[in-house]
Amino acid sequence: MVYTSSFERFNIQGAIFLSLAQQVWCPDGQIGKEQEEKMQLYDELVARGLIAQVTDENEIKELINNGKAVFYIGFDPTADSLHVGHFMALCLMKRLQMAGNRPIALLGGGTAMIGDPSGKTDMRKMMTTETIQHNVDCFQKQMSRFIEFGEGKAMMVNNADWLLGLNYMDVLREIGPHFSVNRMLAAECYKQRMEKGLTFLEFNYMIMQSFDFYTLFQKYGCNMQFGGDDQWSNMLGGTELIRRKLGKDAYAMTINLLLNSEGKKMGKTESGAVWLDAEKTTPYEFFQYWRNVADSDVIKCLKMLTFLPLEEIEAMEKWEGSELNKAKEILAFELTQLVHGTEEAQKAKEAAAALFAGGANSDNMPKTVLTDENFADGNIDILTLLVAAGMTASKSEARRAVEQGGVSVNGEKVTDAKTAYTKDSFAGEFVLKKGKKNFQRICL
RNA sequence: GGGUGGAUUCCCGAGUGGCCAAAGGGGACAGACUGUAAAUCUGCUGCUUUAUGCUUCGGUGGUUCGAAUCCACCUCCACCCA
Repeated sequence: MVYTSSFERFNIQGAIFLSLAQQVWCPDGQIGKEQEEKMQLYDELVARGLIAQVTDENEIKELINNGKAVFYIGFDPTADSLHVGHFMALCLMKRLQMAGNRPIALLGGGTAMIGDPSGKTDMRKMMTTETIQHNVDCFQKQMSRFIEFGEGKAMMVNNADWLLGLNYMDVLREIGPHFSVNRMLAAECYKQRMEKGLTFLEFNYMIMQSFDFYTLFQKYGCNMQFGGDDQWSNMLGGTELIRRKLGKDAYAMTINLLLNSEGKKMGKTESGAVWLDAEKTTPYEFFQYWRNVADSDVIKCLKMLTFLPLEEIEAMEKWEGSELNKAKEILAFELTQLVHGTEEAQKAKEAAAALFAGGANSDNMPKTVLTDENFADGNIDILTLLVAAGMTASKSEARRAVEQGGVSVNGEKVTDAKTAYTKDSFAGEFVLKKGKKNFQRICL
């Protein structure tokens, strides 16, 4: 079986999967020949810079290239929306599924009760069962827009189903002997915690994750686990447990974390993660996040996150200087399209064009509607306005922005913090700008 | 269980009775330069009705004209011993 994914587009929002026939780029109509030469899945993953570590390269290559893998990826419901990291995992899932492999999405309703200490400096706040359940529901909803679940397709399971009912003594006797504390402590993922302190609760996370793999292996013949590179130790725990308990081989493969050129995790902003939920991160914000990535990160992001053909991306690699801006726009559009659908992506793009290039259509820019309550004594001052529009967290902050010349209304700089506006000052609406990139359309 | 050292603003980290809204650095934000990039430089960084104003230094109570700083108790953390 040959993998031809690159040309396919899919869309989470409407779960519209365009058919291959419509999308395959086919020079001179030589479709058969093209397929012969098409890159195999594993090699494409390597070329995209996705693969970080594997347990057995040859075996894994053989399995996934030929659609023989039943693999799982775990998602701990630590928030009420998926984020970019999850998105990468889902894309991987998608790529593998398209090559005929069977995906299992594992929701960590059980493991979230513990909290994964891997690579973290501090212990996570313990989540209540209600929160976890709520998050599981949210994850489920978002995922099913993205991956096709059902008979013969992808499967979704929740490890709460088998972890919550475990008997402590049974677990200890059954799998306890197969884990060496010495070795666990030496694991890379605990390193940071060895300095700051690691609780027994979190120490058990690896064991639970290993137990998941062991369970899925037996229940569904799941022979492979994928995950972020920070999961490597945890995943090895599973393959080892399977070998020791069952004498069988299972495999693990990690994908590189999406790091920027400074080595920091991407997909984070000062106010938190970049969410896939439109309620938490609007399509416009989502678009802007990618539109603003550093030059040095664009190509990497295109390779790792989009489904654009590698040849196309490689062509962009030659772009220099401000030309790279085009690549950023493509990246932003592609990703917004994948996550929020073509229509939203188009809107976000238009809004950005209107704001930055002074284009026409401002309909799609983020807006704030003012009500009578905002007009005490018939007018509203600039500081209150900035806060009401959510552009500054406090009036003090707003004052600073004005004093430093960072605020403008309809293109005119506001210099006096005491400036106030009445309802009639504007014809229904105006554009408020703070700094270089923050715009709000203010409607009355 | 015993001992030692800790907990300061977004983060790291100074501060050991009034000069403390609290040094310095990082980050964030704003300005200049630019390409909605990076680097650099500048400003700024608790809140508000800008004032001899208000709220902050793990928590509670106390000493004092006055406490981040002193005392008591509590909570949490690290290290050493068991």
